[in-house]
Amino acid sequence: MAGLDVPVAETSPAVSVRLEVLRHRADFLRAAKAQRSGQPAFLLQARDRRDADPTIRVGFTCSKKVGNAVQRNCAKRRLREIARHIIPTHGHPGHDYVLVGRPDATVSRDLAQMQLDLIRALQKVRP
RNA sequence: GCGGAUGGCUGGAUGGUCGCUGCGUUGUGUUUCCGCUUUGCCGAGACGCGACGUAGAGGAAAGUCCGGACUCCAUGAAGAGACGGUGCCGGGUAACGCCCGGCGGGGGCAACCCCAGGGACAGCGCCACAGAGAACAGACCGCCUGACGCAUCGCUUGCGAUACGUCUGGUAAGGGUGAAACGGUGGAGUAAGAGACCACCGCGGGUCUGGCAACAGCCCCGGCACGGCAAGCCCCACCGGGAGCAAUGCCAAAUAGGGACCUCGUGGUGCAAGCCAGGGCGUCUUUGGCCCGAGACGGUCCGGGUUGGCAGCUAGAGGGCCAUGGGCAACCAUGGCCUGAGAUGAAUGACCAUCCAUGGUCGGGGCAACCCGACCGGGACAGAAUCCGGCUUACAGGCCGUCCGCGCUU
RNA sequence: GCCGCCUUAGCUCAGUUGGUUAGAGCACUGGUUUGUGGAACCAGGGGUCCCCCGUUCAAGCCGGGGAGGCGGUA
Repeated sequence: MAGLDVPVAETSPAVSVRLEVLRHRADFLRAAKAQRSGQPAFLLQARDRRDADPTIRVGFTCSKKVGNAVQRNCAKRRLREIARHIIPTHGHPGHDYVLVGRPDATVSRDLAQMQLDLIRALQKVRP
């Protein structure tokens, strides 16, 4: 962890955009129809809302394929953890992002690697 | 020491950095309302953003298999029926299909474990195949008596013995079939045999004794008659209205402003109220009640729309510990102290370090068990969803206690 | 979360009061026919009756527990 240079701490979001959590089913369905980028430990879906609000919204979801309730909860916590560090600095204002968990990998993959994965995924879905 | 039985507890620890949700206090922004010393202040509420404090998953939170609390719907009362469930006896409990104690049966050397364990004389039904015979059964091979025929042998020439065949009768000991064959073993008895008889065991019935009871024991009688299946129908006893917090109530938005039913053919008399008769209110009976012109109102259901928010929502048959008393125990009573998750795409965490338990490799010490050091791996099952009481299922390990058998020592 | 339903051959389904060998169609394999293929005809193989325990002489069927799948519900 110490050797990896993850650009998280130093770029504290001074002009931070606020982060909101997606809570409604319709938002998830809209995001699923937009851009996507698969990564080893998760799948990123991204959608430009095309409204004036610059708020970035993030949702997390895990199907039953991920595992039992403990594994699903754990996967969502890890996805929240990387999103909390990466999305405010690397995300695009006015977008909705959805992170989808994958079986085994979301729980077992190294967290620093997953943060790098997320940065790469965010660059891929850039419009 | 080894092997086993059983009861209970626990379910990694500490620290650091960054975060989540509820509650409390507080700061600040927007907005609404009230008052006015009237255009900005006080107070209250809602929403948003912070600060500080505090709390925050389980023994199974799981499966959803039982029992309740609670909410809504239905319901006049009593009885019967139907349907579903439970099933040795007694106790505990709010209740239970749960728990405790006892009884009976089975397993184990034992500690101990397992059992849906009422009724087969209330009735119906089933018992395949095999076998002679399978449910108040039956006689295949056998065994035995008698008659006749035939063969052989013996001789006292018309009898005896033996073998075979046919017929008549007796028998159920033995063989064989089956899951099961109408008591078992031994004796006595007989032509051969048989509970026909005797002893013991089993079975059935009865008196007495002990026990609240299930049941047990002694004695007497019967003399084998009375097979199994009720987790087949059933009988008996007891219990049970239905649905479930996504219940239910409210607000907002959106869609529709629709359809069906309650309201079905009542009659006589009377101006009417009413009375009489008839019918209806979805199992039946008794008894009571309500309704029976049309429309409206209202109610229920269907169809259509919304998948937002608030309440329900966490203090209750609460839980834990201790003491005293009652009880073999489950548990109960009294007193004291401590404790208290409420999320809703669903919080209670992520990462790192050290320690602890544990596995592997290497090195050193030691006769050995083992000890020390280094490195690597690595944390069981599993996540509250209205709340309790149980049951069942999953589970790395660790700790404490009680008991039994064997071995050793004394 | 709550409430229901289902599990039999590779697939879709039957299976009576528990009874002797668990069947049907499609699919598969081999053969006949044909110049070849299809179709047709003939023959054949293939089953942990989802799993475990129990009741019974005997379980796909009866009882209990578990696993997996499907549906409904604001």
